[in-house]
Amino acid sequence: MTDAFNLSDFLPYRLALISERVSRRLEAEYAKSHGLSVAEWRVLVNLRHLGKASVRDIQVVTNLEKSRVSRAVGRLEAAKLVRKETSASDARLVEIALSRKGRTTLAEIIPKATEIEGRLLDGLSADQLGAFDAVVEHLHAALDADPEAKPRLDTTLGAKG
Amino acid sequence: MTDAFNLSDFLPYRLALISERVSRRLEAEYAKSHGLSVAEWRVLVNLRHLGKASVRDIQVVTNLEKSRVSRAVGRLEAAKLVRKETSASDARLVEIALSRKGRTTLAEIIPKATEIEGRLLDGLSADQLGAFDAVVEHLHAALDADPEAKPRLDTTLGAKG
DNA sequence: CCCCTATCGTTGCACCTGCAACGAATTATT
DNA sequence: AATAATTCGTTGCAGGTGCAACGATAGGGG
Repeated sequence: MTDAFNLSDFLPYRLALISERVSRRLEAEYAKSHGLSVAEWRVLVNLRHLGKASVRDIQVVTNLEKSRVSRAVGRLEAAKLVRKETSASDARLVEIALSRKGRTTLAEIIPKATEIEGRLLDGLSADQLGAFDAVVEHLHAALDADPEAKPRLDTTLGAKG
Repeated sequence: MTDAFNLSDFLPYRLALISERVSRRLEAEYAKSHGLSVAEWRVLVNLRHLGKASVRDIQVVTNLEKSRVSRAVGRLEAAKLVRKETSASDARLVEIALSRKGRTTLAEIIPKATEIEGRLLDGLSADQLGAFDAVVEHLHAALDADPEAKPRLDTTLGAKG
């Protein structure tokens, strides 16, 4: 067992490798054009649908640590891509919303991101994609069942279950 | 196009999510028992096969930045899990090798890692796994063909080929 | 033998991150 | 109404990372 262990075949390693590689390819795109990090990109994209959102809202949807969201929002605000103000109804909350500049920035980046994704997926059959999705979901399910694993926040399929 | 964009379905996001979740689960295991980071773990595992290796050797096999390897090795040396000495034949090179303690540490961790991986994969059919592998390889190939993407170092299938 | 170039590993720097602790604000309890 | 418990977002801190620059060493060409 121990002697046969090979990192190249090890699932966590393979996932990390392909994920990082894809991520870097994408980051090269929107970092170069607009200086965005992954965290900022995730926040920005989700704000499109959310309208006004709190840090907590964003945290759930983006699967990012709340301090990471807080700082990403801070940077986005400094870059004038989002506006941030304290909620009138609950002073603990912050209302974050896209600025016009943020919207135009997204309008530039999203097509590029979609195109890159398209190139990556080009040539894969529906069956392959379906199988891939099934495996990923299986992994998530296995982690959900593991008390040692951190729970996933947003399944986009109903948080309550 | 732009309006339909949904992060939850975006491949890079999904990859990052599952990869990070798996990675954290694993890290919880070997960080708790031996205080190892991902980088250190990768270095350690590869040293099992390499015997004596230089930083560059490790860099290729682990797909880690050379400074990251250098620092991981430094930490491993401080923890007495590896020995490090300058090569006699080429003073630029460093010869890194597992210590006895490093070997016993690996002997403890690898079974746990394998077990966790087993639980993650348990219940998946050979067909599903094959399809998954095919998709991952397809993604790598697509990135290989993309001049903007960073080349992959170790394919374990012949670097020159 | 000397210079020029390439390789190797380390390090300074700026940045990002996770975690825990914190203050402010709200809600629940009595 | 007063106090306790909870929620929200920020921040201090320690640590990891990528990148570029660097010193040291080795090899190649004249």
